[in-house]
Order: sequence, then structure tokens, then C-alpha cells
Amino acid sequence: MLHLPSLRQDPEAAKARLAHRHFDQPELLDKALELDDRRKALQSERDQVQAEANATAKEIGKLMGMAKRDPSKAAEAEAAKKAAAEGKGRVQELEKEVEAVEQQLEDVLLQIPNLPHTNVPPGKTPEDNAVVREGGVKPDLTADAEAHWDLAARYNLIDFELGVKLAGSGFPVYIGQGARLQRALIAWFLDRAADAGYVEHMPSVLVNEASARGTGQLPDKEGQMYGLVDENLYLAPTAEVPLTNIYRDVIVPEAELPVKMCAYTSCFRREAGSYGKDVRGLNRLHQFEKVEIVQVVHPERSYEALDQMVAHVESLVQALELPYRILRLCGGDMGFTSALTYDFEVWSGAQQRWLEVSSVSNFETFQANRLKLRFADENNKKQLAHTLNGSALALPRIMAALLENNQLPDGKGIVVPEVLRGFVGREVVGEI
RNA sequence: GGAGGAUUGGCAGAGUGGUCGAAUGCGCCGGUCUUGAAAACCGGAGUGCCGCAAGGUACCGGGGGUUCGAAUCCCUCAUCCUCCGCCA
Repeated sequence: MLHLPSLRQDPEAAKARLAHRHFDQPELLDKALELDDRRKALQSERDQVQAEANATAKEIGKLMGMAKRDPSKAAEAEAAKKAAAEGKGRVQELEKEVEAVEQQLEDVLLQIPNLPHTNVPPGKTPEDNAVVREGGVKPDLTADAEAHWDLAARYNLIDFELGVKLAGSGFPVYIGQGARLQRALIAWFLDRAADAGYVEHMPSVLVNEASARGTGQLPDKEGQMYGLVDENLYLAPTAEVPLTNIYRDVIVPEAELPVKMCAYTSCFRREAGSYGKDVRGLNRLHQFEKVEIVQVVHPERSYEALDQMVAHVESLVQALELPYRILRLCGGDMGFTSALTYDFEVWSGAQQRWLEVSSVSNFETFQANRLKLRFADENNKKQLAHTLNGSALALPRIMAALLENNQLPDGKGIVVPEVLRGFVGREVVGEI
């Protein structure tokens, strides 16, 4: 949610920025400012009427006190009560009006996305994303190289049909060395994050409504989350939700910044939609594993932090020896809450396509405003902090790329990247 | 799941219808004293919103209600504690 006081300084500039993400309702900004003006006026009036009522009540209190000693004052007190009772409805009326306007204002603000950073490339579609960097070497596979779903079946690493039996499509079951490889990736990602100073957390995967609201999953994206029918709880679509919400309604001492956290969790996404080759195998799932990194930082250092996070993720794909590229998302492809996002994609050798494995974003104050996440500066003034997060990394597509790129011909198995061998306990999986 | 008790400022803890945004203690910040520190003493200090300011207003777990007036009474939800039941 945009911070209105900042917006007020230069609404036209804000509109110009929003045009970069092809936001088609710039008039909502004006509407928000108008509603805010109305809110202020109503509140002033409400406060004033309330002040009068409070003063009257105090007077009555005094009279009642006097009446205890001097019964002749009792009648006066009763008269004052009656008079006060008559004027009573006014405060409530105004109060209702204030609440109504506040609600309207929030409804409008919820529809306005974050302002894109000046570095965001123009453009509407994924084709317009800017390739920042490429690295690694695409594997030279033989013509009969298999896609990861065939490899998974051949070596009995992942059973997709079994997942259908247990839960539904998009809930694969990892088995034997496949499960071990998952666990290896999780452990290795967590260790790297810890090395980089992110404090490991194991949060709940179920979150309440306030948390889902805090990071922006509610009210709009309700359909993307699984919810529990009777409990008013949601399955977190990413560890970003529980991690970031740790700082909901918190004033952090400036000295504690930056806050760096990481967590491994299962992630749950409904993403009801298409079927076909784009979502085959591990390409798109309802439940997947992910290690997430989150930072809460001083506003002046958030882009530094973003670069740092990108460098961290890059070091991971490099160490796994996966061909990768880093994209700076264009205005049209960026998430609603982000100011600047970098996506990481790895090359999936047999599918011959790039797969998104990480998204690293700076939200500036957009999340913090909703969360009421602030820090106290040197003058003890409260300011909104900046929040960032990124996947480091999401497992399924990393697994897909590893299986495909590292496959040996003639059914000889999959080569385990060197950094994972200690966790997996072998150099090749799938061999008999 | 059943029965009972609780939720007040950073922490502890008073307050059960009126001058209570809230005693007191600890902790914290500033000062006096001291070579320095401790002790002692003096002073300061919550958050949001409205306002140029003075000031106003709201907040005693959340929401709703009663009342001229609610931390205090009522309803409801959440959380915690004790006991019982169940359970990894």
C-alpha cells in the first residue's frame, strides 16, 4: 500500500512512474488524495465535537461529586445529564462518516500498485524483460536426452502419479535418492544463507488473516492461497509471509538494521489454471519446497541490499554449475507490490527452455506501510523501513534442470553437483 | 474437548463507573555530585491521527454494547495459565 503523505508531495511524478507499469487508472491517485482530504476534515470536526462532549461529561462528574455533599445540586446534575444525552448522536454520526471515508480510502489505495524504480525497463510482456547477465555453460546433450519427468520415472526419484493418489496433480512424491537430493538442496541452501548472515527461522506454514493481509496476499489474491474451511487460516504460498510478518506492528531500533532472515518451508499455491507441457513434471506445482531470504533495511540502503541478495542467489546457481540468466523485470511483468525485481532463470537442457527459479525484489515501503513496520531514527522519529525478499532458492525447477543437464547417456544416472555430494552421499544418483 | 482464572506502559504491578494516559517499583535517557564509576538526588520519556502551533482526539488483548461519562459493567472473539480428558 502506497504511503499517502509521500505521494502527496508530487502526485504527477507518481502517475508518471505508474505509467511505466501500464497502470490504467491514474485517476485513482487523485481520488485517494481527495478522500484523504475529506478524511482529515471529518476527523477535525469529529475531534472537536468529541472534545465538547468530553468537557460536558467532566462537568457532570463534578456536579455529581458536589451533589453527594449538597443534595440541592442533584437536580442540576440531572438536568445536565439530560442535555448531554440530547446532543449525543452527533459524535456517533461523525464517527461513522469518518470510518466510511477511511474504508473508501483503503479500498482505493489497495488498487494502486507500487511505484516502479527508475531502473525498471519499459515494456509489457516477459519478452521485454532486460537480460542483466548470463552465466554458466549450456550442456551439450545428445539427441535422445530425456526430460526430467522421464528421468524421474526411469530412476524412481519422483512419482507424480502417486501424488495424484494422495492429494491431486501438482503434489509429487519424492522417493529414495530423489528425496535425498531434495533434502541435500534444502540443507545446502540453508547453510549458504546462514553463511551470508541470514538467521534461520522455522515458522508456521499456516498463517492467519492478518498475516496474509500484511504481505498483500489478501484481500485481492485470495484465490491463490489454500485456506482452511473452519479455521480462518491459510497455507502460506511462500515463507515471505510468516517471515515478513514477524515485523508486523514493530518499531525496530535503527541499530538492529539490517534484519536478515531465512527459512525453508513448503509453499502452497492453488494457481488453478492451465495444463500442458509448460506445467508438466516439476515445472509448476501446488506444493513445492523453497528457501526464502528476507531483509528489513534502512531506506537508504535497500538497493545495496537488493544487489547483495542478487549476488547471493547468483553464487548459488554458479556453485550448482547451472546455466543461468538474470532478468530485470519490465514494468508490465513486475509484481503488484514490487519496486524493482530481478528474476533468475536456469536452463533446462532437455526441455530447451529457461525456468524461473528465483525472484528477488525490493518493496521499498510498500509492504512496510501495510505492516506498520518502522524504525526509530537518530532523532527518535519513526520512519517506514524497506523490505526485500528473494528465493534462495525454489527447489523444483532447480531439480528439473539438474536432472536434465546432468544426465548421463545410456541410463547411467544423474551426476550430483560437487557441492551437494556430501549431503547426498554419492556422485551419481540413479545408478543401480 | 470440559471446568476455572487471567490479559494494564520496556518489564513487574496498582487501579473495579467521574479530575486515570493511568500509582508505585525496576529498567532506560539527561543532569547534579565524583578524578572516573556506583550510590544518592533532580529531571525526562508510549503510539497513531488532526493541527503552522497552542492544543485536540483515539488507544489499558481485538471487536461490539450500556452510560452524560468505561481500564473499571455487559456480550463476543483471541491468547495465556491451572486442572481433567486426548495425543506425537
